[in-house]
Parts: sequence; C-alpha cells; structure tokens
Amino acid sequence: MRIGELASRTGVSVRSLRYYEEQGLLKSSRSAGGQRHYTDSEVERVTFIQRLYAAGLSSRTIAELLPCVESPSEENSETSLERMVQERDRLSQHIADLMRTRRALDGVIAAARTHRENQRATAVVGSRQGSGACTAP
Amino acid sequence: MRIGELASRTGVSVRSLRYYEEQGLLKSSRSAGGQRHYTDSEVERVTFIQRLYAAGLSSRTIAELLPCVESPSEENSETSLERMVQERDRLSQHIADLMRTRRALDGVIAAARTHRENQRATAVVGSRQGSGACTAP
DNA sequence: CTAGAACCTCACATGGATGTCAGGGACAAG
DNA sequence: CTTGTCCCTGACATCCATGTGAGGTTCTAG
Repeated sequence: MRIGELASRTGVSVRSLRYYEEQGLLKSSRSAGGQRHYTDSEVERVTFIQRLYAAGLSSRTIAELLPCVESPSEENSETSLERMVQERDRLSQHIADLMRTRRALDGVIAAARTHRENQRATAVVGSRQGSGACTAP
Repeated sequence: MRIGELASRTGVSVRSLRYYEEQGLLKSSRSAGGQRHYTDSEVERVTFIQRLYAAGLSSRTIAELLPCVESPSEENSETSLERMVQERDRLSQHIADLMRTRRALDGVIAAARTHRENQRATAVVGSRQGSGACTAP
C-alpha cells in the first residue's frame, strides 16, 4: 500500500510516517517513481510506534528498541535488553504515578459531589452546611 | 519561604515556579521589595501541579481545576466538576493504554531472554535453535 | 493523452514547558 | 557601607513531534 493508505489505516499523518522513516523507525520499499510502498505488517508496526511515543519514549529510544522487537537476533538483544528493561521499569513507575494522580482526582471529585449535595440540602432544608477538606494523599 | 527554597523543596526550577504563577496556577505574596514569598502549603500544591502535568493536563486545564481542588465552593464546583470527571476518564484511558504497552514490552523482553537462553544452549550443546515470534498483542 | 489525485523533497512554522542570559534591585552578614 | 547571594523582569533559545506550503513528479481513471 502507499503512504496515504497506511496513514488512514493507522490514523497517523503522512507527515509523521515520513518522519518515522527519517528517524529510522520505519522502512519502505520504493516504486520505480520513488513512491513509498508498505506491507500490511507495517500497520501494526506503526501503531506500536505510536504506543511507545505515548509511553513517553523518544524516537531515539524507540529506534534502539524496535529492531529487537522485530527480530531478536544476538547483536541487538544483548545490547538493548538492558535498555528495554530500564524503559519498562520507567513506564511502570510512570503508571504508578498516574494511578496515584487518578486517586487524588477521584478524591477531589467525590468532595465536589459531596459539597454539591450539601448545597442542595441546604437550599431545601436550610440546615447542615460545611464541606470536607480535600487534599491530595 | 522565598522562591529558591520552594524550588529546592519541590525539585521544580525557579523558572517553572514563575511560569506557574504566570499561568495562574500558583499565587505568592510579595515582600516590600517585590520578592515572592510562599507558605509551606505551597509545597504540596506545586507537587500536585507537577503530578497533573505528568498526567498530561495542560496548564489551562490545571488552572481550571485547581481552584476547585483547594476550595470546593459553588461557582467552580458546578462549572468544572464535569471537566474534572472528563479529565479523570481521559487519564484512565491513558493508564489503560500504558498498561497495554507495558504488557507488550514485557512480551518482547521475555522473548529476548528466551532467545538469549537458546543462544547459550546452542553455543554449549549445539542443538535446537529458533526463536518464538514476538508481536504486540 | 489528459486531468486530477496522490506523492515526492525541502524548508519553515508551531506549541508548550523549560533553559538561559542580561541588566538591575533586595537583603543578610561582616 | 560593602560584598555576595538571592531575586526581579523581559526576552530570546531549545527540544521534538507535527503542521503547512511551495514547486515538481508519479500514478490512475477516463
């Protein structure tokens, strides 16, 4: 398939696909006229690249890891296994942080809802006001 | 405390603290000579801001949410509760994506380790080679 | 053959948080 | 008062994935 189709299948812009190639994350065969052609497997590859970007990896790091993903041959395995583990651990740490933030957000949301209920009760009954403090744990 | 101390306590640069103020995320009282002064509670606030940044919120969004976090009064609660829920959901989605990516990375790492073992066994015994394919699920 | 869509390269623009530098006050300790 | 350290504002620089536009070529449908 040509680049436009790959773009629409993956939801990644044509510009970005060319950029990925420039960064060594993606390869393409060229037609006689110089147009890029891709196989179906590149679709998966591109979405995986996007995933890694979303996980906060830089293109340089992705470039280091991808060869190992596609074909675990000696040269890259030994060199980048350590790096992959390191990135995985970093990702784990990041996930833990995000979950903590989510808990904090949940707390704030709950407090806001409680407050709203109190408001409503106060408006109707004219009693009990005051709200619980909400701090990040 | 002055800005330098807040910076070193939070691990956030002085530049960034001023930027936060400029974005309405942080307020400070000024000394006679115009220097910023902060109370101890600002330390928590700054780290929470950092958390939200790490969760992918923009400073504009954080600015919308923070008043609600600090004091759940009517005006902001009603207005931004919806937004908070929306951001929480987005964060959940993001976390789910990252966990998926982590699983994929784990798979790749496991495959690389298996491959390495095979290499070693091959070198010693001279039998069975070939490696399992590793694709993102 | 021809029109139009898709593609090519090159290059400059953008956004957002942060770094950095310049030039000048603020303030604590001697 | 002086000196050294911290702080002030303002402005420009940086990184990096992506957007955008120009000017030209390739491919496909009629």
